[in-house]
Amino acid sequence: MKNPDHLKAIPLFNLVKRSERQRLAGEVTETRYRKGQFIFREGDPAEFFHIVKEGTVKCVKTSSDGKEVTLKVLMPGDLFCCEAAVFDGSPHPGCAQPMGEVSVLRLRKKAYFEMLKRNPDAAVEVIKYLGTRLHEAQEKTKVLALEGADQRLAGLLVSLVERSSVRDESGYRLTVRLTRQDLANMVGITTETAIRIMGRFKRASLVTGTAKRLTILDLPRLKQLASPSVLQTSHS
Amino acid sequence: MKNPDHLKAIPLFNLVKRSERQRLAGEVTETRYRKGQFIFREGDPAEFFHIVKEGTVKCVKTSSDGKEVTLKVLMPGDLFCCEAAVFDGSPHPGCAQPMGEVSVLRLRKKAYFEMLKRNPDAAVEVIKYLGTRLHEAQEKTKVLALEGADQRLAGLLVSLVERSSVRDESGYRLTVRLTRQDLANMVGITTETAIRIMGRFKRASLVTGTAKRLTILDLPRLKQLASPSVLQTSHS
DNA sequence: TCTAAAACATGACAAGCGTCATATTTTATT
DNA sequence: AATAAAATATGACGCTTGTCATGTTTTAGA
Repeated sequence: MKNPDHLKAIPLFNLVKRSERQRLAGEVTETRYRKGQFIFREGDPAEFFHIVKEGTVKCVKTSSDGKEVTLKVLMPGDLFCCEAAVFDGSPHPGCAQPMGEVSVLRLRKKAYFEMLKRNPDAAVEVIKYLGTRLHEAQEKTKVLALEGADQRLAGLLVSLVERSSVRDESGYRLTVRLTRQDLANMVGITTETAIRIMGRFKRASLVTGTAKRLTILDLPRLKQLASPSVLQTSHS
Repeated sequence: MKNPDHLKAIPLFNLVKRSERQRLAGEVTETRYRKGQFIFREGDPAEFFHIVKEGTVKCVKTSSDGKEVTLKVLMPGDLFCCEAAVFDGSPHPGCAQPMGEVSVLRLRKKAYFEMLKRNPDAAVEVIKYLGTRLHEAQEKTKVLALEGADQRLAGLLVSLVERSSVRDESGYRLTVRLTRQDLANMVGITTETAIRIMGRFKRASLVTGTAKRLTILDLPRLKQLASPSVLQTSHS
């Protein structure tokens, strides 16, 4: 963590002057986590601001009876806990877990806000980032409030292709390992329902494989399922 | 709009210097709306940044088949369309409607971001505001994904008491006019379901009245319904 | 390679909530 | 005060999804 240019890898820090990065370098700690660990738990004090450096992190909320929702899956460059970081003294409203090997940067809230005050461009960037996140959260609200299970799952698969997949012979292979349970938690359905729907999707040749190697075969058709609104003019 | 101190009424603008408010005063337009009108519609170009000055505004998303979700009810001082304001050229992802008489301030996006770059304190304040909004949106996700209709409605009533009610003889009277349909749209259930549940709540003396004068009689019990998690240690 | 654990799969059944239909009451407007 | 429109109310019915139970397959770790 000596060389401040390490931070350049993180988009946010491209916007601050080199001298500022120098200063921040001393404040930033990097920590590695592996599956099964917690980056922080619900209720922990929210002292730090976090950034994903490598790997994938999920933000999870758990209800009293053990049910879970995954609020968001975060990838390198993503900030997390922005929401908690703003409450003075309040604890984390959810927990953060690595999905595999991850590396996370951590910066004390105070240092973070001070840096932003000295770097208005970075502050505006953070505003835009939060705006995007808020927009995503609102889309999710719409989906949960108005759409059925099939539609939600189809929509999720489409967005996963867009966010983290590679083309291969047959379609788009997801580069994140996601079990049916993971998928279920992301869209507010049960694991059994996710399994059943994925079964149907598989039989309809829309997808193939399981967590280890989940591939989307027919993206257009999934898109159609996700937004049944749009009356496709089929010429047949 | 000549006197820049008009803007002082808006918390955000307290953080900028008087000279800055002077400059902004020229950029800000105030518009009044009444029920039935639209402040903007889904799909309109998002050129402006909005702030509620007086009254109540709701942000709504509509699905292709006419169903609606209310994302958020905004009160004086609240910013809206922060989420849309960040996308260059993209249209509004939802619409904004007045709930009664409202007055709205409007500021061109460019002017807004420039102001923030010159006023880092205001920028940090906006970051905190967005953080809070994001947090709320995530809570909503949790509610929609994990809770049943009764629980959602109870939770909504509790938060409405906290946000906009006055004490009266029997309980907390809401100061916003909300029909059962409004309530339903806020928590992703149908109007009929909302009516039925409100009926039960009324019979159980938890609430009374309708939109015109909706009063919460038994807040503690509603809170309990909203988070059944917490095992109340009842000493009987 | 073996073994335990996790993930995937499928069925039966019930609950919850949406849908549609119809009726009454309240509110707003002339 | 009269009338139309909106809001509240209630019932019958069925679909979607959750729940629970049980079994098979895959994955990970010793």
